Amino acid sequence: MQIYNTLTKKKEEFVPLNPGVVTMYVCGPTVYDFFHIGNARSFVMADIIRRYLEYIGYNVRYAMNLTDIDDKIINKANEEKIDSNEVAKKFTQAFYEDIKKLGIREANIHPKATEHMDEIVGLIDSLVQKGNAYNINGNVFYRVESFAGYGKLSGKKIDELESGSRVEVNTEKENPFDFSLWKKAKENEPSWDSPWGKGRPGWHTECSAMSMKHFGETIDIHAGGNDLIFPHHENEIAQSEAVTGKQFARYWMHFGFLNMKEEKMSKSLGNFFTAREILENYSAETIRLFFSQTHYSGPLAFSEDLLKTSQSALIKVENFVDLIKENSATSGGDSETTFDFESYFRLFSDAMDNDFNTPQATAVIFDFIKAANKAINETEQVGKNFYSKVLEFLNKTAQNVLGIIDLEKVKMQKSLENDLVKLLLDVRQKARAEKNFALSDEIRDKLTELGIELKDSKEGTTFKIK
RNA sequence: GGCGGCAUGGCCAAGCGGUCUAAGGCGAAGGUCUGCAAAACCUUUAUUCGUCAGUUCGAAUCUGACUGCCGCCUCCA
Repeated sequence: MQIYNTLTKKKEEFVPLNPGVVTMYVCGPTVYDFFHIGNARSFVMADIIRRYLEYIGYNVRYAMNLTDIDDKIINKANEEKIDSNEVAKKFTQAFYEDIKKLGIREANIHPKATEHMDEIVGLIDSLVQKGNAYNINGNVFYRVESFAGYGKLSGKKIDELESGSRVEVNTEKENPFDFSLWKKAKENEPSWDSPWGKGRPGWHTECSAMSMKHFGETIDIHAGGNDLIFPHHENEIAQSEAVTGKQFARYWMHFGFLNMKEEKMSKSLGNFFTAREILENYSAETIRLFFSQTHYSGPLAFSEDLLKTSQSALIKVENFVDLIKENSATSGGDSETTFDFESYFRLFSDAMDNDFNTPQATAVIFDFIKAANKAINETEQVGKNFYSKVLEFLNKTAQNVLGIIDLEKVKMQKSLENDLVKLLLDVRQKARAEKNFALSDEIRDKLTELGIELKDSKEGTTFKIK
């Protein structure tokens, strides 16, 4: 299993610190708004990575943090004239709802900054003790120069940063790139006690503190969006490793952006759709297939047309599942079908083992469907065992790892509707027998208008409610 | 200015030195089925991989230059 590691800029063989167990920490959202479909991409891809690691037998300990105290939350609270707590609570709730709708599996833990103040303060205190941080009037800054490895993740050098910097120079700091660990409370701001007075944690501290608290000083995988490489993840490394002297995370993974017309989708640019909005019109499976068809590390252009493309592709998979389920219900016995299921499992693993190559993996699913269709068409007697193996393959790969299909959900229809449609089909069949095509077509057209699609075949007419 | 990424068919997108006259999806065209349809299924759809050099027996894949995009350096998945 190979993973591209941002730290070494290479694909590396993945070997967890402790055999059989993988600790994985993913940077989650700041809960000041609904998350957008670009955020959703990271969350979904992280979910697929987690699921695949479980698929190959690892016990994955998975955390995604929620930043629930931050400038943005405070600003939002001021705008809406409510308590910042309320803001965080509301969007935390929304976050849980949305990731559930996206089919994202529950994390083992969603650590929150406000629930880890002791650890955060403790971490900052250690940094101050060790000389990696300094307190100026209740603001504590990290002394960037004190950490030799600063820049090792992002490839940036402190002296080179200066040239293009547009950071407002804070004269209090020793170095303009020193970053805030603890922010002194302003009036009417939520605050916590600390050795430096009332305040709240700065941007990056929570992730270090929480990751170490829950998973120990060194974790296996730390992941997040591309834009977190610098400064967020760089700073996490500086904070954590300065304190522990140990490697903070062994594999750093970063997700490419979702772009709107060549431009990064982001809240600050205002060019975004919330995941919620998209979920109103598209299923989680469609969205997940859409994401899976591009490698997680590259950019992905978002448009509704592209999403529709994935929707069409998914219909193909669902039709196939329909067919398999129908056939499976009516067939019996074993068949002699020679079909190499193992090779498809292997191809799927090969793809995923190569730095989670989901586009390749989805291609394997489509190849599998084509080959299985062919086998069915070319075989006289297809037995039940074949169909159940097909379903097993899809269950293990497309459903459990990629989450692009829900085998249970396909073909769930209400019985009353079914009975009524069947009644109409009987009438139509009589009309057809009498060659009264005007009437039979009228029935068909009206049903089509209602979203009920008819399919005539030798065995009779079947239908599908769209 | 510094650092990083990308450029493959009408569109999206794999590919990591030979099996590439390049996977898969969408779209399109033809076929099977049908009273006609629709749906489904089957088949076809890049001798070519931004441009120009180079390395190599061999390059979409490595190197260099060039062109064009994008991101980070500032809160951001």
